[in-house]
Amino acid sequence: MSLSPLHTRANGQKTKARLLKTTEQLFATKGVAGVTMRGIAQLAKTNLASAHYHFGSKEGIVLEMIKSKIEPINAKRIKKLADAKLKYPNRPLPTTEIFRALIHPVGEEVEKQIKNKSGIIEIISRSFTEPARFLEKIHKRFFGELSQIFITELKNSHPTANEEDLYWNYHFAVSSMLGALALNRRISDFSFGKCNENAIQDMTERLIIFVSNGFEAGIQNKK
Amino acid sequence: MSLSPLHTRANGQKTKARLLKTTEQLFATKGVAGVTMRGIAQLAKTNLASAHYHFGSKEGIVLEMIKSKIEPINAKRIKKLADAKLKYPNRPLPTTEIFRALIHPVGEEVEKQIKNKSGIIEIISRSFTEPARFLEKIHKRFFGELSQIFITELKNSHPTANEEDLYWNYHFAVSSMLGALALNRRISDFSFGKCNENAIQDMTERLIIFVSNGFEAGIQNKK
DNA sequence: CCTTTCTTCAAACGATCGTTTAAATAAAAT
DNA sequence: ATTTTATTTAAACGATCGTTTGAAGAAAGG
Repeated sequence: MSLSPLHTRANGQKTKARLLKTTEQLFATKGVAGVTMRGIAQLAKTNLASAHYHFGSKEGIVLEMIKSKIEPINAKRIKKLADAKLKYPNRPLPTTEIFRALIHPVGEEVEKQIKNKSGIIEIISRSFTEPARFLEKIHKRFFGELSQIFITELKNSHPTANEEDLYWNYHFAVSSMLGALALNRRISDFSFGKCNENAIQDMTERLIIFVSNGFEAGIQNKK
Repeated sequence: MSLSPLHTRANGQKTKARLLKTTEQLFATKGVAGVTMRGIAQLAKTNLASAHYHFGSKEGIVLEMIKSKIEPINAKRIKKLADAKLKYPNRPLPTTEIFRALIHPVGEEVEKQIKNKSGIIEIISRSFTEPARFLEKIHKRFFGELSQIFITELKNSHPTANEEDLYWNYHFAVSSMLGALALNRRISDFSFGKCNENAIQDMTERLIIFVSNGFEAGIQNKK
């Protein structure tokens, strides 16, 4: 009778953490199709049934892994947005500041984990193009509320903007961010090595400029 | 002895076409994981082994399906770029015209097939985030040459531009296009129905503006 | 006509998947 | 020390995958 163990044992939690880590690694390196319960367990040096014991199902372990990666990023985003509002009291935020709050925390996370075989980038972007039902739930659960917060902030900064313009261009901005991160590895292909795919910090700043200007150009025509 | 049958029989070609169509449908509606040889054959009302007979392998049928969808689009892109150059003799092309040539043909294709259960959008975007080896080949094969053509044109239009800026922002532009198309279905989620995901034509024009302005903002600082 | 070639078919092979079972082991509680 | 609970293990189940086989059917050439 242990649906919610009060006194969690040390060993169990350790392998649980190891399983989450290997799930992340497999998801990042092999893609959705490369994530198997056997692969997860083997990489974590534990048994197949042990993975089921801790997470109940494959969907369970993948959901928890994604949650563990996205929630800290979203927290940083909201914090960064609040900090920016302190810097501009009684004034609407510049578009750049809003998108910096949205994009910069992702870039930080990417840079931090680029040496680990992690790959939060691929995780997010893949989850956006994969139509599996449980991954669609992820978007509403983790990005629904966040989107409303940022859209509200964009409305404050562009009070006379046509609402439809605003939604469309927010859509473009988010898509740009995800697409750029997802395709990051490929930039050295067509730039013949002139651009370094590991310069995440540089890319983040460029992306913020790109997105902010694209956004503002799209909502120039107020109603 | 029939590696390349000279006199193709009528029936064989018909089922071959049917198999390509059902492959496309499955890829679009169920995603990469939803494409199975059995599913393809069943939807095409033919036998499982018949699919192998015509295409040799699952990789074979998927590759041929993607090729059949992408090549006509790329042809339209190059044609549209050439047409635009005729309109601006002895002058560099406006950025908007270049990206219109890149984006508009995709929008056309999407609009044409939005009632069919096709979904070239998902096919392209999914193939960009899926790390499977044979899909990576696709990119180099179908987009490598095209990218060089468009980058060259962008260089012509921005002769003093720093080359690194140019590559990065082209990368952003393509990513935006793919991301926006891939996530198209989700815009009605956070716009509360205020934006219609089927208004592809409207979206295409908005996307061209977004991308062109983002691009130009990113290469403002010449060398 | 018969023969040849192209096409479809039912059936099976081997591999791998997520999940479950039941027994063994380790840690905590009493 | 003994019971209880938490964790790990080996083994199997049923389902589905891509691919192959060998024979039957259909269209063309002789």
